[in-house]
Amino acid sequence: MSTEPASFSNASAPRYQQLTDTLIHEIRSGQYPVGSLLPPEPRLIERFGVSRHTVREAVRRLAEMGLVARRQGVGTVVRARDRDTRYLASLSSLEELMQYTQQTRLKRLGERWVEADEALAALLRCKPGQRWLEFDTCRYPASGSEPFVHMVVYVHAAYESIRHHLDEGSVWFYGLIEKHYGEAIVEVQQETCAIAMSAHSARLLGVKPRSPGLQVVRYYLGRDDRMLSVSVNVYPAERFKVATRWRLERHESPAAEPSAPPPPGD
Amino acid sequence: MSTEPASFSNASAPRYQQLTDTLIHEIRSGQYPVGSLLPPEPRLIERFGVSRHTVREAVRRLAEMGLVARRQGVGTVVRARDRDTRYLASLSSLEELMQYTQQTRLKRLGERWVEADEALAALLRCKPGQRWLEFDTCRYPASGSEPFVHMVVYVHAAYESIRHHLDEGSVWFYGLIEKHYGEAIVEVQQETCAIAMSAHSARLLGVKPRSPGLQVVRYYLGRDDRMLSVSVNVYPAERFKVATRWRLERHESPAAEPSAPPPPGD
DNA sequence: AAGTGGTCTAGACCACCGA
DNA sequence: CGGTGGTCTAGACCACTTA
Repeated sequence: MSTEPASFSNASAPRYQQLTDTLIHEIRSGQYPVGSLLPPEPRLIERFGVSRHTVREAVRRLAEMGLVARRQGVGTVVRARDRDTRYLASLSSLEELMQYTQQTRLKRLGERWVEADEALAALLRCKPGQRWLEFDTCRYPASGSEPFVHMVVYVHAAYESIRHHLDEGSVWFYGLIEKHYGEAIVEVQQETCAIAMSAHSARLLGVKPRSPGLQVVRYYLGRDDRMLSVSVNVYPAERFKVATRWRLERHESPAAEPSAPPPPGD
Repeated sequence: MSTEPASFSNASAPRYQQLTDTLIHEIRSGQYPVGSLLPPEPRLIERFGVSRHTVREAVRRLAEMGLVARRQGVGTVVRARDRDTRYLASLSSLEELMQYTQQTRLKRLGERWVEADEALAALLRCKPGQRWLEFDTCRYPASGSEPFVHMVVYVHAAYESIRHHLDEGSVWFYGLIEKHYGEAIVEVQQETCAIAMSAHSARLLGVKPRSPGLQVVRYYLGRDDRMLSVSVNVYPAERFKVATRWRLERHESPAAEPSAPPPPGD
C-alpha cells in the first residue's frame, strides 16, 4: 500500500479532487496517451490508498470534462489530452440560426423497426444486427407547403416508447428522451457533408434527383458515450445554410495545475 | 417505510434512474415550484426506501441537468421546471477533426488585389469598393497529389504584409494575423452550405463541374467586430466531412448568486 | 472465466448554514 | 444548536466485454 500523497499542493482539497488533478496532469503529460486505457479502478485504489467510491468520483469528473470515457467491460479510455477552452460555440445559437424555433412544423411520414445492416451500422456507429426505431419526417416552415429538410431519425430501442409522445408540438427527439427517460444528452456530435440527393429525398423536397444537397448527421450521446439517437438531415442546396459562431472565451481559471509544470504551447 | 415503486414504466432501469424520472416529473408538474426546496436527502431515503448513495446519484443528475442546485447547509433548490440545454463546442475540436494539423500542405496558386463588387461585398459583408488581398490556394494531404479543398482567402488591406510570411509551414491565416499584428481573433463565424461546384474549383479538385460540393465560409473577426479575414473553402462531396462536437456545459453548482435575483426564463 | 465498470447498501465524520 | 449537503469507507452483487 503506497497510499501516494496523490499530489503536490492542494493538501486541503477533497481527496477525489487531488486524484482528478493528478490524473489530469498525467494525461496531459502523455503518460496515458489518447486512445490508451487509464489504470482500472482496483489499481487506482491501491495506488492512492482510497476507497473505490473516491476513485470513481475522480474518474467521473474526468469523464464529465470529456477527457476520458468509461466503458463497462472494457475500461476507461483516454479521449483527449486537454480540455479545450479557447473558442466556444453553443448549440443553442446554432439552432436559432437554423430558425428551428417553433416556426417550423414537423410531419411524420413513417415509422418502422430496422435492423442495422452493414451500412446502417456504420452510420449509426453500432454493431450490425442492432435494432433501431426509424422515423421518416419532413420539416416545414410555419407557413408554406415546401419542406426544407428531410429528416430520418433513429432512436435506440431502449427509448422506443417516445413514439407515443411525438405529437407534442415541435419538440426535439432528444428533448423527448430527456423528458421521458431522465437520460441527459451529454454530447452532440455533428457531421456535415455535401451529397448528391437520393431519389427519395429529392422527391420529398421537390428538387431533381442527384442535385446537390447538404447532409447533416447529428449524434446524440448520453452518459458514457451511449448513442441514444441519430438524425440524418438532408437540405436542398439553395434553401439552406448552417451558421455557427465561435467566440473567444475566458479561460476557466482554477482546476488545472498547482505546482505542476505549465502546459506546453498554447 | 413506504418504498414507493417510484414510477410508471422503467421498472428494470436502475433505481437511481427511477428516482430521477419521478423527481423530474414532479418538478415539471409543479409539485416542487421553482425556488422551493426539494425534500432533504433523509426524506427521500425514507420515501423511496433506498440508500443515501442512490438518492444522491439521482439528485446529482438533476443538478447536472440544471433542474436543481444543491447548497450545503441549505438544501436542494429547484432552479427550473425544464432543462435548459447549454452545449458548447470548441473550435479546436473542429480543426482536429478536419485533420488540419500539420498533416496537410498548402499550395499558393495566386494572389491579387481585388476591389469588392456587389457580389463580393455581400460575401465579405463589407461595402462595395473596399480593397482586399485575395489568395487562391489548395490544400493537400501530407502524402498525396489530390487536393481536398480549394480555398480562397481574403485578407483585409491592413494586414496585407502577411503575404511575406505565408511560407511558414501549415499555419493558418488568422494565426499569422495574430502573430504579426498582435490582433486577436475574437470571434469566428462559419456558414456551411451545399453548392454545385464552379468550373474553377472543379478543375482544381479533379471533379466534374456542377457536381455537389461543400462550401464552408469562415469569417474571422477581431475586436470591435472588425472583419480581418474571410476564407471560402470548397470541398468535393466524396472526400470531405466537417465534424463538430458539442458537450454539455458543466453546471457550476452553487456558488453563484449570493442575493442576486435568479435569471428569468433564459 | 476473468476482469472491467455499474449499481447499491450501511454505515461514518465533516463543513456549512440558519435560527 | 440541529439539519443540510459533502466526503469517504468497506463491503456486496451485477452486467458487460474479451478471450
